[in-house]
Amino acid sequence: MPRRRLCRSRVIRLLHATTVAHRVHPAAASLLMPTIFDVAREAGVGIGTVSRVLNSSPLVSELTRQRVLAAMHRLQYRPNAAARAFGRRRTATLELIVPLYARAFFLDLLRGVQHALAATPYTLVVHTVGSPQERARVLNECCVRASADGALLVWLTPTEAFVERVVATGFPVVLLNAVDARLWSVAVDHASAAASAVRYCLGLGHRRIGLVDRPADPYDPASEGICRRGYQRALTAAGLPAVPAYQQLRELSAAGGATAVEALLNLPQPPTAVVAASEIQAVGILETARAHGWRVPADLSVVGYSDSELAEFLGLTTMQVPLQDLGHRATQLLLDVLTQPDAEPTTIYVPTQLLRRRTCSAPAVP
Amino acid sequence: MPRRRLCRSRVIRLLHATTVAHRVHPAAASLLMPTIFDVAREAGVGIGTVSRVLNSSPLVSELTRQRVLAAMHRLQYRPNAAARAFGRRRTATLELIVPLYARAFFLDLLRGVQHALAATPYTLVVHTVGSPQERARVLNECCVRASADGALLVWLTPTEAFVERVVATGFPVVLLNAVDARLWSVAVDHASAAASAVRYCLGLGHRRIGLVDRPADPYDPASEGICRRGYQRALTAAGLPAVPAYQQLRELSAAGGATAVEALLNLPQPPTAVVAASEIQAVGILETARAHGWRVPADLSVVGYSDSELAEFLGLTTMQVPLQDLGHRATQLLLDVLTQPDAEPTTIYVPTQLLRRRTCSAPAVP
DNA sequence: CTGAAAGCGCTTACAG
DNA sequence: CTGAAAGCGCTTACAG
Repeated sequence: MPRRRLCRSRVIRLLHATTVAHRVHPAAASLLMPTIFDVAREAGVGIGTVSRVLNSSPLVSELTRQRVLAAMHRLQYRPNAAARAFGRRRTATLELIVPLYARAFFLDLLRGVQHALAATPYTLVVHTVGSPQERARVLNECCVRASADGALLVWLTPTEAFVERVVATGFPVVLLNAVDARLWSVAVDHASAAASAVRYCLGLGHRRIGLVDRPADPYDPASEGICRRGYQRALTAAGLPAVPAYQQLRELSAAGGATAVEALLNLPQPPTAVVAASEIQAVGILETARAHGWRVPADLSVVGYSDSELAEFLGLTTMQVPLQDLGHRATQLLLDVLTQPDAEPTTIYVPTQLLRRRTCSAPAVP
Repeated sequence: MPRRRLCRSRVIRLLHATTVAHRVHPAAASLLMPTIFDVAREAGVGIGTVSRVLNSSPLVSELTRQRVLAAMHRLQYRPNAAARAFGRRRTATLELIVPLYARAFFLDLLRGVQHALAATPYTLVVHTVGSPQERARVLNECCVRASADGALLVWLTPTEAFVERVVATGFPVVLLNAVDARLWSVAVDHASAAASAVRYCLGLGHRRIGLVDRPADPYDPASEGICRRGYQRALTAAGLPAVPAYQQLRELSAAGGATAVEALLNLPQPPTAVVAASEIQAVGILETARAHGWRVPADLSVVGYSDSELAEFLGLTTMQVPLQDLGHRATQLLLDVLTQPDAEPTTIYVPTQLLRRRTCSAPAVP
């Protein structure tokens, strides 16, 4: 028996006549849902007009619009998202690709992304990446036909194959905290951030300043020693040497911070201040310094990197990375690129800001 | 001019003849992409056969399958996701709805969800909810026609309107850490968890045990004082009174834990152990106890709730909530419900486990 | 095992 | 401003 619209609409009548009491199988349910045809008949117009109402086209008289809306309401009509995506060749979804180690910042970032999306019809598909193979797999499936309209790659260097494909197809992609000249990027200027943290310590009178830097993120080789350049730049500008022993590259964890600060404080000339490249390392530093009887900030000033409720509770002075704002900006940029796909890609740098709290002071022993 | 397939395939030939050098407008790009028709012609078969290969149907001879696969490869064919979703009336996407305050556990949960999805063709759409209005809006748009095949609601009590609609349509929904008899649920037995934390303290010899409980989550009224019942049950079972002053209901933050422990330790008969309903409150307790010169665990034993790298670093003894496992199970359950939509909803309780570390011991002064 | 064809529910020129 | 109709790219009975 050929499926016919007449059939379905009869079932709908039935459905509205009787009270829906029993659970319906999804496939069956789909057959019972009213379509644009049912709405058109109910309103006494053509399907084109219904579609125009659906898409807020100005090519509909107010009277007709009201009639159609009323019909939709009566039938409890809901447009079929898949059919719309197919018909208009746009899915109204964006992909977000994010590595699993993004623990500390993911939710803030996501908040910014969703905030930027709130006023739009866009929906967000999230892919997490937990290994290099997975990155390759996800990027290979990303930005293919009609899966999404654009993609946001967060804290992740894309594979070369991905970049080439995206450039060739013109698929809209924005990188967040990664830079590729061929793609749009929103980036944090980590070097500047580190430099201003160091300058702040210098301003307080510190001359021996340590750095606890982070190793390479698994999918972002460029992130290794991300603060080193800024650290060295600031010291050089102040006429001070950048002592290698003061620069610790440690695991991105509280334990990493702990090991680093122990190494620093056991030096013959221990630093009086230390700049950490992450908040979690800073927490390890705070905890360990205290366990060894070093007072913070009297004996050791500590500057963290990025912020959280915990950092605030601990009174950690820190370089604030505007995560939510980053997410918002990158998403807004992606939305812009969606409407003007031919513009030349650029990189936007987002500034960080020092949050002065209680873990820094002038050195007790200069 | 009517659009015709012949047109498009000619363009494809062109595309393959010349080298693709210039960026193409998405709309134009979509016109250039090979379809199932192009593959069929290239392989010398019908489109039905190509479709069968695409869907791993057994109704294709191995030889034909190879020919079709080769043709796909030659044309760099990618199936159009939107067209598939439309044609088969399933989207191969699942929705995840999660409140924004889910900071601590969201990423672990997501990891479990993605892990369960890794071997499937399903893709994940994430909606975050930041306010009651937003919850209503998101739930209203969720589980409507062809937007997704199912939904996972995390740490969130659904609105009544949502439950009714979902029950009426039979749309597959699983709740995680929320219970509704009309829907499938995966839940943490918080009362049991709290009870075993208390029993652990009792076993160490504590007789005065405090509780720092959490307020209601914004979208889950049932979460207020979530550990209280188990706490009281365990004390009663041990023949001890549940002293009201020992039960603090405080903000879910380090500051909340701090205030609570100050109140507890200033009591004429301060508790020798305290069970916290969250990790972040436990951190506040640890920090504040230390600031007041109370040694942990000698003067005060502390049990936290849920785990993290920080908790491990601090040596926090805690009730571990298997977040990743929760995410995995709920997702697996949703996938099961997808295939057998007529089964009766049930609730699965997932047990927690005590992680013994360094913040608990027998009381110094019993 | 395979092909021809109808159908999925919209959008969008096109003609009025 | 509106309707009739073609088209989006697949899936899936149906007939062989």
